[in-house]
This record gives sequence, structure tokens and C-alpha cells, in this order.
Amino acid sequence: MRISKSRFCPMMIKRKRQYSAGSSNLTAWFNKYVDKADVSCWNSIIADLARSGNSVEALRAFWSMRKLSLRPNRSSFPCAIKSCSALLDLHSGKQAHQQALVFGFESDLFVSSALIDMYSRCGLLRDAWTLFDEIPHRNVVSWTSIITGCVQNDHTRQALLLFKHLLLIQQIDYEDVSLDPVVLVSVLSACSRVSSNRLTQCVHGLVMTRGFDGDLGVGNTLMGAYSKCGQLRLSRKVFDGMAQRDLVSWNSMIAIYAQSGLSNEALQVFYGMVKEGGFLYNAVTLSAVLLACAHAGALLVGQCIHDQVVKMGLEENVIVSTSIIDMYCKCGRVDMARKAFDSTREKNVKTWTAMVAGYGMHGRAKEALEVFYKMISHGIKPNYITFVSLLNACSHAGLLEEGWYWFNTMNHEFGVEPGIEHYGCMVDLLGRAGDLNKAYDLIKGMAMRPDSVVWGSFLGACRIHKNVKLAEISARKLFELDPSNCGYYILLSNIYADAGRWEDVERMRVLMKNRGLVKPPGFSVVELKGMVHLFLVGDREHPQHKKIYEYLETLIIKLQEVGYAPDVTSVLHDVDEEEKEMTLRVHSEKLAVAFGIMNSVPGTTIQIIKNLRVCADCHTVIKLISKVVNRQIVIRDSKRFHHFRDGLCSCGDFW
DNA sequence: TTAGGGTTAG
Repeated sequence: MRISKSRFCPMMIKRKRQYSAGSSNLTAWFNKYVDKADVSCWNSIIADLARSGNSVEALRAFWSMRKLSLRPNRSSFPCAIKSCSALLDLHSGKQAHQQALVFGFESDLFVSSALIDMYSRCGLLRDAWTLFDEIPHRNVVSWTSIITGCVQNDHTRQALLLFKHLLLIQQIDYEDVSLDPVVLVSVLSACSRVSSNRLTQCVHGLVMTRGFDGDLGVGNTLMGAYSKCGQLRLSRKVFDGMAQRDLVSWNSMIAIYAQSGLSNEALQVFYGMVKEGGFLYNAVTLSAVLLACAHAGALLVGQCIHDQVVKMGLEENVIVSTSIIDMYCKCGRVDMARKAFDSTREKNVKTWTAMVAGYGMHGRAKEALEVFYKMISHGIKPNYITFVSLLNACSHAGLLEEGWYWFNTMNHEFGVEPGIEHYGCMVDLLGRAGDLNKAYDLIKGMAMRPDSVVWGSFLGACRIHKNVKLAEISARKLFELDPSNCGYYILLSNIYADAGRWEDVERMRVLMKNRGLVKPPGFSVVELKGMVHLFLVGDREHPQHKKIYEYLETLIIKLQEVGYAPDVTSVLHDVDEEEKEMTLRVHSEKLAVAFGIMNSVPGTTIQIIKNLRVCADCHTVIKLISKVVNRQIVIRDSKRFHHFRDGLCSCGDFW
């Protein structure tokens, strides 16, 4: 096929629409006719690659064009520079800056704004300032760029000052509505970070008077600003009220829900996006959806998304592949996560950390350490979270020596100073290993004020090792730090009960009642044939409940034949009056397990997600069930995974 | 053409 030069660009635009999802085909097509392309064609492909998030390719195209000795014009630069800032590639950014100087476009308003943006995103706010100062006639875009630059670099005050200055030089006050809404919104995001309520309201009022119909960016920014303030409903309101939405609008809404743990809402928005059509989701959408699947433990949906990722050729995207690894780990399939991990060519700190954390939450600390060593040997520098994950892995498996070693080494060998989370892991590790005094000394020697997580792990350790004195110390701190969390009251009450101090048990019950605290009901979720079944403690709502209880009865009899005796400690010690009926009632995970076995093919794995931690009795029962019915049972509790198989649990009864 | 969307822990 021969294409004349004049027809080339319209053809390309048509192609663009077809390949909006992934641009590898587009570049292949472009490459075929590359010798016919003029500067505007190149600009067009650079802009398209940059817009579709393929910054690496966009930059490559820019430099290819330069190699061909085509003379770039003023529109060649902004997209190339934008790609540098998307990649945080300062080196290329400086090269592009140099090129812009060579061709005399450095004071072009679009080019200089892009450069300001690039420098401030790369953390060089000073260079951004120099550029800004040198612009002879600044427009609203220049101002916006520097203000957002300040916001991104956490110079919020400066951003607000600039905004006020801008208002002054425009000789308008807060009531004037002629100011560009983009500036208003960028300041709104700045305000949302410092929670400067008055100004937030003021700007919000202006945006509202001005209206943002037809201005997608303003609506999208507002959604983000509201979610940062924790105002999810307002984000949704903006989203619902938008006259038109683009890919970013949908992605923002999905991401906001997914990050807030509202997985169902995130998935609903995603389904809406697919259904309403016209929107081809991209890598950003899928990584947000994968996060929702990870939170919800929705393995089946997660697998479908994984298939989509493969179909769209997005496996090489680091963020997407990291999300896939995380999703498989949190949905109970570490080995599948490992498979995805091994087949990922590009890995960053987060990818490695996700795998370390994944092994950790499944109690496979040795493999977590192995991945960690491999990471170091690949020259990847572990970060703060890597060490939280590593220490967490050690604490789940009771690897005291390794944990202690890395806790002491992380600072001088990798320059990561132990933070409160690392202390939390160590207190957990030492405490559970029985060295309560050493754990207490560690807390007392902390550089920062211990938080409820630290005291909470210590209290948990006191329960295991039945130390009433230290338990009281930590409980006192916890009642100050987190008075509305009833878990701590129950824990302390159980410790008193273990020691036979029934008066104190009663005192705890009264205390909880006076403070109006109610224990949240435990529930378990099991996914079968694409349907999600939820069970509450002593559930009688499920249509099959009669059959489930009958089946559970027969199971328990079988278990008693192999030596099971109910562990009533977790029943007797519960402070809640109603909980005393627990002998008659049944914990949700037992119901879910029974239901799962009844309704699935023999030999298949049963997977359950629980909101609280598994109690000792359920742990014993499920271990035995796994042996009696010859099934693998996987439970994700609020902290970690338990893999029950052949009468044993992966946690080695250490949890 | 400025602004706005995604990954790792607890």
C-alpha cells in the first residue's frame, strides 16, 4: 500500500482510535511508513504515545526524530518534556531542555511550563523557579505550573502565597469568578493537604459558581481533592454530576474506592465503565481494579483481569505486574504470584517487596528471605516497606534471630532508619517468642512515641505468656491511645480470666458497657462458582443453614473419634453476655468451611476470608477437618493466611 | 495546552 504524504496524517489519526489501548501496534504501523513522516506527523505520534502513557516510547520517538535531522518546532517539545516528567527522568529532561535552548523555544510559554513541571516533579523546585523567573510574560499556565510544582514538593504555604499574589496582580478578590478554574482547583488540592478549611470553602465556592461542566479536568481534580480529605461521598457526587467523563474520571473513581478498601464499589464502577462503552480501559484502570480484587480476596475476578492484562499486552508494565503479584498473594495463591513474579522482566522495589510480603503473610519466611537476598544481589535497594515486610515475615514464622539481625542491620547497611512499624514487628517477634522483658525494654527505648499497634502486639504477647502485670501496663496505654477499640478490652479481660481474676473480668465488662462499646460481629466469606456467600457468627439467615448445621454436627462427631476435645477457653472468657451462648452458637469460619465442603467437588481447595483473627478452637477444628475430609483449606484472617492441609497448618500454630 | 488517574506493610 502506498500512501501519499497528504493522506498520511488523517490515516494515522484513524489508526490512533483503533489502537488507543496499547500503542505497540501503532508504533509498528508508524515504523512502516516512517520515512514519509514530516515534523507534524512525528509530533502527532509523540503526543499520542505520551497521552496513552507510553512515555518511554514517546521519548524514543522524539530522539528518533532528532536523529533524522528534522527540525523540531515549538509543539515538538512539550510532549517529550512531559514524558520525561512522567518517567521522573531528569537526565532526558535536561537533554530536552538543552535542545529547546538550541532551537530557541525556551521562552515559549508551553515549553517553559512543561519544563517547570518536569523540574518540579523531579524534585528540583529551584530550577523550576529559575525558569519561572525568566519568563518575560507569564500566562495562567506558567502560574499554574509553578503553583502545582510547589504543591507537589510539599511547599504548600508557598503555593498559597503564589495564589494570593496571582489574585492580587489580576486585581481580583475571592468573589471574582473570572479566574481560570484550573488555578482554583490546583490551589484547592493544595488546601486539601493543609486542611485550610476557610480557603478550601472559598475556592470550592468559586468553582461551584463558575461551574465545571465541560471542564473535565476540574471535575477530575475535585474528585481527587475530596478523596484526599476523606470526603468520598463528595467525590462520588462530583463523578455522578459530570456531564461527560473521560478515562481519567473513571480511573479516578475506581482508584478512590479501591484505595479506601471499598472493593465492591470499585468493581461496580469498573463494570459500569465497561457497560457504558466507549471506554477502553488501560493499565491504570486494571491496576486499580486488581487492588480492589486483592482487598476483597476476589480470586476469580482477579484472574479474569489477569487474562485481560495478557490480552492487552500489559504484562511488561511494572505497576500492573506488581498489582497482579499482590492480588494473587492476597487471594491466597502465593505460588501463582511467584509464577507471575518470575515471568516479569522488569522489577522495581515494589515488585520485590510485594513478593517478600506475600511469602510473609503466608508464613513462608524462608522464601521471603530468599527473595530478599535475591533482591539485594540484583542491586535493588530495599526501602522502608521492604523491611516492614521482611520483619513481618520473620515475626509470622518466629524467626527471632533473622529478625533481630535485620532490624539491627537495616540502618547502617541500607540507610533505612527503623520506624514505628519496624519496632512493632520486633515487639511482636520478641513478645511471642516469650521474651516479654526484652520486648518491653525495646518499647521503652523507642525514639518515637509507641502507638497502639506496638502496645497492641505487646498485649497480645502478654496474653500468650499469661503476664498480667505487663498486660495491665500496655492496656492502660491502649485505653488512652485507642479507647474505642474493644479488642483490647476483650484481650485484657481474657488475660484476667486465665488468671482466675473474675472480678476484673466483670470490671472490664462494665467498663465496655459504660463506654458504649460493642464487639463487631465476626464474619466469613466464601466464594463459590462466582457467588460470594457471607456467614455471621451463629448464622441462621443462609438458605442452606439447616443442612450446614447438620453436616457440621456429623463432622464434629468424626473429629471427636480422632481425639478432638472442644477448646472452651475462648468461649468462657468472652465478656459479652451473649457470647456465653457461644457453646450453642458457631463461629462463622466453621460454617463457611462446612458450606464450602458441601458445595464443591471433592479434592478442591476451600478458600475463606475472615474479618477477625481465627480463634484457637476453630484453628484446631479446621486442621482436623482438612485431614478427615482430605481437603486443603485456606483462610485469610485479618492479619495473615492459614493453609490447612492433612491435619496441619502452615503457621505451625504460631500466630 | 496547563490541571486530574495506578503498584509494595499494618
